[in-house]
Amino acid sequence: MVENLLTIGQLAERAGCKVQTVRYYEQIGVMPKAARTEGNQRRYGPRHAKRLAFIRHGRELGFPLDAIRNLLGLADNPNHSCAQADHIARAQLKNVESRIIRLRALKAELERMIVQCRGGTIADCRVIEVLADHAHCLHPHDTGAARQASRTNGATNRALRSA
Amino acid sequence: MVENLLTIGQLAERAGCKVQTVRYYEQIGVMPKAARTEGNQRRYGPRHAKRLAFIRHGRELGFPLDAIRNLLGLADNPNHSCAQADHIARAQLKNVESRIIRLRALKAELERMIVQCRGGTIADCRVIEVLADHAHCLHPHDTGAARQASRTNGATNRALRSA
DNA sequence: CATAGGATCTACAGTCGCTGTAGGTTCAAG
DNA sequence: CTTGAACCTACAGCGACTGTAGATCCTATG
Repeated sequence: MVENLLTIGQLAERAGCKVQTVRYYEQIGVMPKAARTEGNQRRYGPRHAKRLAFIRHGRELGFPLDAIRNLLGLADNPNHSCAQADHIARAQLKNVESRIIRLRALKAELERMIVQCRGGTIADCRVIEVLADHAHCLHPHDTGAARQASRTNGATNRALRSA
Repeated sequence: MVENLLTIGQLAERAGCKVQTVRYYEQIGVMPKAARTEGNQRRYGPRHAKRLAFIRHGRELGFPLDAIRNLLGLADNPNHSCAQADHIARAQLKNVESRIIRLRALKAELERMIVQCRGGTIADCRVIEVLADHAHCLHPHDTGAARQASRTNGATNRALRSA
């Protein structure tokens, strides 16, 4: 190895991502074009490594690449106010909070499903039942019409081409 | 409207998803082919509505469509033991729990970032800094080599075709 | 110095779960 | 009868990668 430069494989390993991911980042422009050896292979210095760490860390925090692109843009001219960075982070925080709330509800429901599924047959398995049941639905949609329809269950398929 | 059958738009609205999503589900086979009117429009009965509710509810619980397909398969022959359904639900519970743990860590970090970003300039903005800093990284990757490389910052680009 | 095999290269297709678009047809109300 | 919303098919696009094929490069060993 020459001059302490990293190959793409070494860079990727350090950042905890795949080689293809690094190439992808270069392709979409969040990573700059790498320098090349005479044999056309990419070589990376510490600045690349830092930038990639920044990107990966942002991704791990759930920021979309677009937001990361913005943050990188902000970081590139450091005399700027950080109001925008703050704004991006706050938006992300809201996002994360709502995901947590939803996931907690999901967790409770899954636990209920599992507790109630005690090795019987599917016919009385709560896992299936809970999933099928509107009453447990997080989405506040209509229930009345579906039940109404299910009362008129017998005569449906007239005026139909095929069933 | 004839015979209490639902149009695709009505069905989608009831399930809280888009019309295209319903067509997509039909296409990939998690929803059965719908009956058609003479004018070739889809019509749905209560069984379809229930199945779609099942699917959407599963998706909201974070199940991938593949797992839902399995659950539907199980639900379709109810004499089966529910061990498999239980297994799927347990796997999903683990998944959800680990997502919650991760998200809580992210939330804490984002809050820290925001608190410390008090309208200064980017240069001392924690949002940027935290993202750039290896020490806050969730991924347990190497830090030594990158720092080592950054010490030899000056002489890098010999043996390179271009910078 | 030759060679083997691992790492890299480009280019492109595939993943998941939708979402959007274009260009046409059907349906129900006025 | 006309209008316009809702429907139809077919396909492209999204985000963020991941995988593949087939060629080339790099380096360690014989």
